Amino acid sequence: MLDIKFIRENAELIRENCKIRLSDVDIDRLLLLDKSKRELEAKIEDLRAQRNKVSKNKPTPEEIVEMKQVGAEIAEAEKSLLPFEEEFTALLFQVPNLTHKSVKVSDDEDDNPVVEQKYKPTKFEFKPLDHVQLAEKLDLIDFERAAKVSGAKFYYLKNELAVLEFALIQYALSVATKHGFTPFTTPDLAKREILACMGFNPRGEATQIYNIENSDLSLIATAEITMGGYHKDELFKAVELPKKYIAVSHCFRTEAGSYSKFSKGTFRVHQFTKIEMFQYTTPENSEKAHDEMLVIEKELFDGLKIPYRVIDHCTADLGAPSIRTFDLEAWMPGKPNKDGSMGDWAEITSTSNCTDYQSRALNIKFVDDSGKKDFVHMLNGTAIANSRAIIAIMENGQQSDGSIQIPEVLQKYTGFSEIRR
RNA sequence: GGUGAGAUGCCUGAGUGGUUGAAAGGGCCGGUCUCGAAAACCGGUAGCUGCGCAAGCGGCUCGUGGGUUCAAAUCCCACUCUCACCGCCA
Repeated sequence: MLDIKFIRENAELIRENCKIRLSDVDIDRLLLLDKSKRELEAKIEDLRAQRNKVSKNKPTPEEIVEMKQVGAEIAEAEKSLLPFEEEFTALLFQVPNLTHKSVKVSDDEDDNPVVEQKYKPTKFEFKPLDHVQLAEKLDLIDFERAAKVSGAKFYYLKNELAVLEFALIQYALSVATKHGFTPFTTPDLAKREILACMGFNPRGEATQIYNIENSDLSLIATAEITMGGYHKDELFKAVELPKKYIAVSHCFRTEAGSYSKFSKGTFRVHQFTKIEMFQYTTPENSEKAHDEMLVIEKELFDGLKIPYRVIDHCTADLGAPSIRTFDLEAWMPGKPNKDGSMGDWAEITSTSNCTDYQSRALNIKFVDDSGKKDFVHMLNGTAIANSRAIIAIMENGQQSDGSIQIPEVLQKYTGFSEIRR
């Protein structure tokens, strides 16, 4: 969330920012609630001060009667404050983060500038198959039985592909560790409160979040949630930063309202395994950290020899907590292009700088040498999302004889160099 | 899942209704002493927040949320977490 003081003092800027990010939060309403809330709070504080002063020493019977009255007034004022607070908080959490000055302003969520493309789409001497066809021929994924057991958009990986999942984890961990990231596995469930602080809305119609019935827990949509909550209510010394983490978790998404989007095979599923980078930095270093994570993402996919390009999210496509997001889009030969031909670029990783948007809600600060405190910056970046990485590996690695070539960097973890029947 | 004990400031730990936002010790910071250091001694040492240029004045915070009361760290209720033992289990 943003600082209400900042919103108050920069209302015009905030309104403009909401507009370019296609957010319809009612800032005027928010400011009105803020004003009413503060007035009521001031009143309550005055009444409390009055009562505290009298009650500090043993009051006379007359004073007790008087304070009873004051107590009733306090209770009444507190009661009238409640609805303001509730609506205020709900609105405040909806206000999106500020926007990095380099981000393209656009109202079209597909209008994301390509900022780097050094690879060309994979060329085939034959008609390539998509990963679903490949999986079927080579007996690598079972969608049918997954549907029987768990429903649509679930899958079993089997044979070499099940092994590949673990190879990807080890590969991602080894590369990130080399860059100073500390490896983690995390809980796959987290408290709703943490999700909300991280900018995920567990409620609402279009929520991506699975909630656990009769509990305050949700299935996490990404390890960003558990790694961001990790340092809740903590205070760092500036020299302790950055904290660089690489975390393995399962990710769960309802995919409510995503019917029109490309969803073949394992591209858009309810559950997948993801290895996620996360950083806590000082404000002055967050941009550098963001660049670093993008570099690592590129290194990972360079290593896998997957063609990719880098896009810079435009304002329409930016998630609320982020001021800037870069995606790696891998070439997927089996994904139909808009013009009807086969093969297209598709999102495979994503890295965001969320500045102090999450740390403010989670109360995560650092103190510098002069004793000054400030909120840390928090950033996340996909190392590898397995369900999508396997698509790219299968579709780009397929050979004319029907086999699939395994990227060399994975072979020491898989123990095999190709998948062949 | 059951039973019992517990949760207080940076740490240990006292505190069962009224100048207790909190004893004491430790740590840390400053000072005296010393060539310097240690020891000893003296002093200081919570966070968040509202108003204010400031000095300062207020509010909130003793696991969390409610309740009782003029007044709650202290009494009551619920929950969470920690520890021990039992049960179950990978």
